[in-house]
Amino acid sequence: MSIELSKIYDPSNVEQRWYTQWLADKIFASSPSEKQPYSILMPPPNVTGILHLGHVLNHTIQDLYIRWHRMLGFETCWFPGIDHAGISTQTKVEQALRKDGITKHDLGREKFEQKVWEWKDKYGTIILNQFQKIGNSSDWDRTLFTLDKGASNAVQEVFIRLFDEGLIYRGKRIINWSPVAQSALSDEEVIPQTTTSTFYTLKYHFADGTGTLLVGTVRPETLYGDVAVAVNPNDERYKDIIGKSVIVPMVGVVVPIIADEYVEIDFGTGALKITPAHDINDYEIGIRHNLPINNTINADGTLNELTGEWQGLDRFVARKQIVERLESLGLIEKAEPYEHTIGTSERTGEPIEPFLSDQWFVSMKQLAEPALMVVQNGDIKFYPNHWTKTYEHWLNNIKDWCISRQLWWGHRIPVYYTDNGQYVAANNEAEARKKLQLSDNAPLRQDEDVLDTWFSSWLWPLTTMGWCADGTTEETKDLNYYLPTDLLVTAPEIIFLWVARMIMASLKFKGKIPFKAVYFTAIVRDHHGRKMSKSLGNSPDPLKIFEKYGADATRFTLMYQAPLGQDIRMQVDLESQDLPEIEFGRNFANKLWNTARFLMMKQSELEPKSESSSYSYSLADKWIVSSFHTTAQQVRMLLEQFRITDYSKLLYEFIWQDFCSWYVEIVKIQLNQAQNTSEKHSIMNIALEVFEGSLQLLHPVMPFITEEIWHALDERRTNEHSISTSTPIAPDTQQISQDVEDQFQFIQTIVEQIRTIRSSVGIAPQEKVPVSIVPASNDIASILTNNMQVIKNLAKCTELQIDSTLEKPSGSIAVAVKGSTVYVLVGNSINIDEEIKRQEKEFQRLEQLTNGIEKKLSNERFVEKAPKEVIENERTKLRDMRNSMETITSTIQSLRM
RNA sequence: GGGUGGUUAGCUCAGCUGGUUCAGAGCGCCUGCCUUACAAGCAGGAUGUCGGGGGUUCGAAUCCCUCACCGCCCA
Repeated sequence: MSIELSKIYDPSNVEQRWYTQWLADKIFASSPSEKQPYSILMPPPNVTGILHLGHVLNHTIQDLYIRWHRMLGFETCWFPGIDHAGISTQTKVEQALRKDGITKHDLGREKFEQKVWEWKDKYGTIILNQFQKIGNSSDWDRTLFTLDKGASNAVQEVFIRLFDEGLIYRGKRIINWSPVAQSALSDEEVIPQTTTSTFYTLKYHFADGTGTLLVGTVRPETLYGDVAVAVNPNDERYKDIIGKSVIVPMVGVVVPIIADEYVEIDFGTGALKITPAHDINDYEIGIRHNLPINNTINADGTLNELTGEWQGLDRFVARKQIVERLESLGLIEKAEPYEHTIGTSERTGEPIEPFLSDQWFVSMKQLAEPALMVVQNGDIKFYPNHWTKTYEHWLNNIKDWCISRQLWWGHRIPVYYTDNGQYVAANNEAEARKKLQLSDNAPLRQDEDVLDTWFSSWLWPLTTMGWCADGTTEETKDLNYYLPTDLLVTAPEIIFLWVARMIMASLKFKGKIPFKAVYFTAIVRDHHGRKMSKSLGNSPDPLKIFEKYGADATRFTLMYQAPLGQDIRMQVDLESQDLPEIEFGRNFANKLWNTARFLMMKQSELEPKSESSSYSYSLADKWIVSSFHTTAQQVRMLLEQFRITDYSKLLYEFIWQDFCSWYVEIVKIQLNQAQNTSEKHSIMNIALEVFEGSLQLLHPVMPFITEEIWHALDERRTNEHSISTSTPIAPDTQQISQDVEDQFQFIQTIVEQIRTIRSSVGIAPQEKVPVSIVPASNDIASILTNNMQVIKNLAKCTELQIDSTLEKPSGSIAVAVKGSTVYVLVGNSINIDEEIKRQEKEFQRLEQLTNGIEKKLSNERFVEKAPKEVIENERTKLRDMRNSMETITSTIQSLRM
């Protein structure tokens, strides 16, 4: 590797090159071995999906843990895959066909399905390629698609088993209907949205002509479905009219007035029109009162033949026209704006229609109980833990899961019907006939519907490891080895849709938990706190961000900003679709790059080592080693606790501050001071070892640049070696010394204080000045003497005198550091007034602090109750501060002279 | 309505089990520097009723209560 490297780190070539190399070296591949396993299931993205920042965040966390454990020597496997995303995909393909003027019905089911597969083959792998740009170290050979044969066999097997056990049943229910997709949706796929509608108060005349009852509604278009008007039995106003009849306005039909406790007395007029076919609550009231169910809306959201002249009109168009008609008939008492929440489709966005139809359901109670237990007893841990409550609440109030979808894209429901209405779940017609005890050629019809996509993803822990891939084999090497997986990283919004159901399925069919820990990620928001979305145009393309700043920089910045359980806000430049904050990570990458350049340059300047001599570590050497081992120790602890932000911060601080700003500068000094080549080698070895050790700690979050530098620093490691498979230096407590860290910190403070004085009096950076120090003790005198060169060079001193008998030199500014006094000779070109002001300000600051401490120490109860160390500490602080104040006083005096 | 997270510098956020000169970092801002890797850098600097109120404690940004506001989940 040439040392004439660019001053600026260019990630584009590096990232692509290493990713290709890693794939070639099969570094990500995993199979059961002697080693301890560590595995993560990748939440399968939609086959229709494209990469967004949420993925980058989520995948970086997963990759971080995967890479870290790989380095620690685990048999590490990250299971990737894609989800067929029934509704989204079908909708997309239908939209594409529509452009050519074709509907799916023109093609027929088989040809349409073929089209979707073609579409999948063309676009379905885009997102996986995009994932590779992040640096994902998943075992791509294992990529599973939820409609693959093996996964489909498992889905079918599960359906049949649950059916046979009676846990899957068919029923006529009011379900969430998407008129756009023309399919049922589960409760979890319906997103409540706040909308402002109009609340109409309509006039229902009594059938006996004795007056008018006012009834409120936001859906006048459902009038044709009215079968009753309900009031609360406790409502004094309406006591007498219960049992009477009213005429549905405009429609003219006569319906009874019934009493039901469901009706809220204070809401609207306290009278509720009942349309059992179009509202879940009305449906239940209808059942209670034995009312008929009149469905007036078609599957596509238009009104049906029961509505007469409105037939064929879209529900919202019809509403408008019906309101006009009612108005002209004088049947509207009043119309006022009304804010409420309506359900909308998660996938297609339009308002959901409560719709009465035959659907398939999973009975959830039995499945929920064990799933609740494993979280409550801590077998599965949630991070952050508070999601446990949400999880418990859902499971405790679980409702049956509607799993049938009126789509063509998905796993077809394996249920066969006879002409006379018998049905059974089976793998094929032959099996169905056998189960139903029918003759070999009895005609059967398979259910037209497909299963909810989540009905395949809830089996993800099993299907990724080959469970029932052939329809029968329940034991596989992978299942025995990897299950339960170690970590799941996912968005909290799918805690019910996916996480909870995976736990149920895994317990039900394998008797094991699917994962030991679940990390719920943050949401990436824009500067205004809005979720990033395509429609808002505030969601920059991560690939463009990678191109501009590098994937490493993006990963690092996100991790640095993503505390556990908190959302991330990112400044989005809408104009350029840019995330300027990623500069933070880019600058850090550049810092690493230049540090490497420097070390390589110094290394290459060294002559080969000839003589051997023993090098004794300087304070700075001991300090950086101690500090490194402290850091390494912290890294392990922080990652175990999922404190990823703290992990990133720690490394940023250690590398930039400790290593680059302090230690590298000292290395320069030490190299100049070295007696011989051997010593120089020793000095460089310490620096290189600490730097390489830091790269290892950093590799999980910044895989590319650390790999690049790792190789650049040491040519012995050729392509068959990767930092990914190197073992991180183990933290060694023997190397950690608080004493060393304290001593070095003292030296740092001395340097900083001299710099501050220099700067405050306007001494030019390159100008050197004489400095003298009166040490607080003999021990301190020797520490200072040993580090004389460090102080002289870093604080730019012409000479540095350490003398306990020294008087304040004239023309000097003094500062006290832990009892020692530092004098900086500043000459007479300084602005005395300003310096006095500065000193006075510092004096005041200390005065306030000392007042506080004195108050504390004179408080008997404090001295009585506080721990000894705390009291001792306060006393030391007070002594140091008083010392500083005295120094300031005398400095001010001498300045005034 | 129930649950849950938040409110710290102009902006984005750290501050873990109360006690280190604890009020911090990065960005932005001000001053000075092309100092033997890095101007995507170096050195120095300014900026805060830690959302309001009350309480516990020798001691509260940190624990408890309460109010306000912002957000998310569920009904």
